[in-house]
Amino acid sequence: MRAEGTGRQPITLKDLAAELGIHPSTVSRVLHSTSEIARGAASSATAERVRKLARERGYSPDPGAASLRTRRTKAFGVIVPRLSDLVLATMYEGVEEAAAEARYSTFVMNSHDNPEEQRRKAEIMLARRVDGLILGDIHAGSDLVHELQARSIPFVLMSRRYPGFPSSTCDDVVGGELVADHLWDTGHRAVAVIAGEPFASTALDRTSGFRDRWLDLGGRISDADIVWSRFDTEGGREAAEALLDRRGGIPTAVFAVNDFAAIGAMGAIRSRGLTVGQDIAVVGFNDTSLAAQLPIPLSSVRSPMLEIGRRAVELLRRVIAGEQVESLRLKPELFIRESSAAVAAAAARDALVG
Amino acid sequence: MRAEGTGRQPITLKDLAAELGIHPSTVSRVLHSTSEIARGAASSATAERVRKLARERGYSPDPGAASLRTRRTKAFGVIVPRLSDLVLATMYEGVEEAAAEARYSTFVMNSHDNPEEQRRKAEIMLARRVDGLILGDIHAGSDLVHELQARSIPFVLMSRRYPGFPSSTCDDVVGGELVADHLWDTGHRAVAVIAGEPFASTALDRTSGFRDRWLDLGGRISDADIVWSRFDTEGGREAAEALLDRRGGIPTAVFAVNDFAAIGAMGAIRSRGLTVGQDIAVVGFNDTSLAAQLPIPLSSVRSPMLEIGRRAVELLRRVIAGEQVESLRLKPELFIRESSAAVAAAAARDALVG
DNA sequence: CTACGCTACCCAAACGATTGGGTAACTGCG
DNA sequence: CGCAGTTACCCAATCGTTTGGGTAGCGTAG
Repeated sequence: MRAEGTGRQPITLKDLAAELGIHPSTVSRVLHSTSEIARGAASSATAERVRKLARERGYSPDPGAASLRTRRTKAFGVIVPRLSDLVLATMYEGVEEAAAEARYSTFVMNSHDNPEEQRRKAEIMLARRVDGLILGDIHAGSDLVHELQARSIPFVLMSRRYPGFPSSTCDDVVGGELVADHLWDTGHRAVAVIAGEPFASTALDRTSGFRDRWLDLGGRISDADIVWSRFDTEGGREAAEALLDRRGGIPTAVFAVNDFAAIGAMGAIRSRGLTVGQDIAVVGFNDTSLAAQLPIPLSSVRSPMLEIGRRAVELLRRVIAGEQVESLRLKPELFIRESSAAVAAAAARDALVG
Repeated sequence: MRAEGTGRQPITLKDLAAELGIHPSTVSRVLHSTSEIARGAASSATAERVRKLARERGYSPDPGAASLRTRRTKAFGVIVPRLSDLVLATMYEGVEEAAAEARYSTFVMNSHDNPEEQRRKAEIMLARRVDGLILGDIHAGSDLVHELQARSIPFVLMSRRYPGFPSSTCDDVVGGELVADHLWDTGHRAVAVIAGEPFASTALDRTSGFRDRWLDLGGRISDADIVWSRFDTEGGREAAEALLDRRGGIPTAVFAVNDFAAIGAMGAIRSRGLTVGQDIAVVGFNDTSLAAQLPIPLSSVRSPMLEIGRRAVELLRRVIAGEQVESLRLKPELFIRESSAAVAAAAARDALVG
């Protein structure tokens, strides 16, 4: 007589079958049927007995065994630059929710926006035999997407887009346009952009959306008014310092393509003895929960981060199902707050426009 | 003749064995041996041939098949309140790094600090047959830990501790003490604490560390000076408003047990027309990357978040190996910045101490 | 009465890796 | 030369599920 031991191993199909005096295959059919496969697999009386016992014993199928047979793991791999970036973390929450609803699990890894690490992490995911990948860190011009396509690995992009591949993103061009309209309407004529990383479509689209609309409105903006930077607070601070130090006059408004960069910029502005919202307007992007709560509330373009994550899962599921899918660009919305609510100071406007 | 198709399936052990004209078991032994098991399994010439071919063909073992046999998945489950909390996201980065180094994968899920969801997510992880759990969201008095223990499931706690169970945390009591010493030394006598959620050991320990040290120093602090709140910016704002609205004088210094709550508090203070660092000192906790970059740089206690995550993995690995492990409490460090650098205004001090 | 079609099952072969237990062939020693 | 020991393998069972292919028993239409 073997001791039961403390480390009880999980119930198997065979255990259930033995206890019910029927064959494991019957149990299997009953259990995963959506009542279409079950029809014909067992009498409804048997089916009920099976389901009852499974519930009682807390049966849950071994995913390893199942995927060995079915060649599907019911798992996705998600790669993001870093989860400590609130934006990606929030998108991942959407991914997790939607994946769980569809009974998928997710592995997440950070690539730190490093192409080599991206590739390495993707390989780890594939070695885990994930059914598909969600890439939240794709770089403009990266060849990873082509490689994955060549290996016919199902994947979708999230947050950043790449022409020709399915993605779930914010309509960043529109986001940039919203900011241009707002700053123009409040009387600013000398503006600058803290543009983010030039390898990210988010940064590129927000910047070009802003720039193109600004020119359409009749504004002037030169290359020197656009400063590329990291997406974090420190990157924003450095970029703002560069803008404030330059010869030829400082801008009356700054559009930072990311809230954290905007916060860094606000710090730099204050260090110069200037007041955000009075002397210089600042607008951010993503409308993270922080923006509205800052000492000087930050105007920001709200992107539907959670929804972007959820949609990425939906897209990926359709790609896996073999469908041809279209990329999504979800509409952003501008929230105007104290950091940019005031009409541009006349003095600054006159000095810089004339 | 069957078309090869585009969706090539992965190479198996059997493929390699067939190509080399040897038995799959030999290939297996060669491949995972740490050269101790390999010794006796194959001649070094054969071993070399095997390794070479495996490399060429890009062989990677099917984890499902392996875990079916070995009863180990080489995967951990990680549960956090929310990854959009920078603190937990950073700890998770540490977890991911350390897990990857040990060839483990990780599933992460958000529990939103909801006990029911906690349990549900844990069950999902266990249904995935993870080798162990890292819980970053445990509540004081939760019975989940006891249940898991009763089911002899390997797990460790992270970020928050629970007496009697292994955990990897910051020494939050010491963190609170550091802040008490600092505020006392800078002349503050009327202080308040934005204490966070009362179910989190982090909040409890930081608060009691502060409070006890404050009393030891000869200070006075009553229950009304301690306001429980959510950990986010909005929670901090609300708590600060409550403190500023109360009758009987406002504090000259506020300790928020979390940087985000501190930022919210800074907002509330500014809304009242007061200046952080001049009229009221504010100190946060965790020293997130934001703190130093804020318009008014925030004093904060730095907790080694990445290291806490890494150590959690180490602990869990040892628990899985059957070792008896001790909880870790990593030392925090206080960084003093503009938000609390000034000596308390004499007027405020005199008015409130007398 | 026979053939056919259901119903409600059972059977067994996978899936890919691991591992305890062989066993031929060779070496070395007395 | 006989025997033990070693080397370098092979064999086969096993993990838990899934799934294509039976089949016994029964009802019923022709």
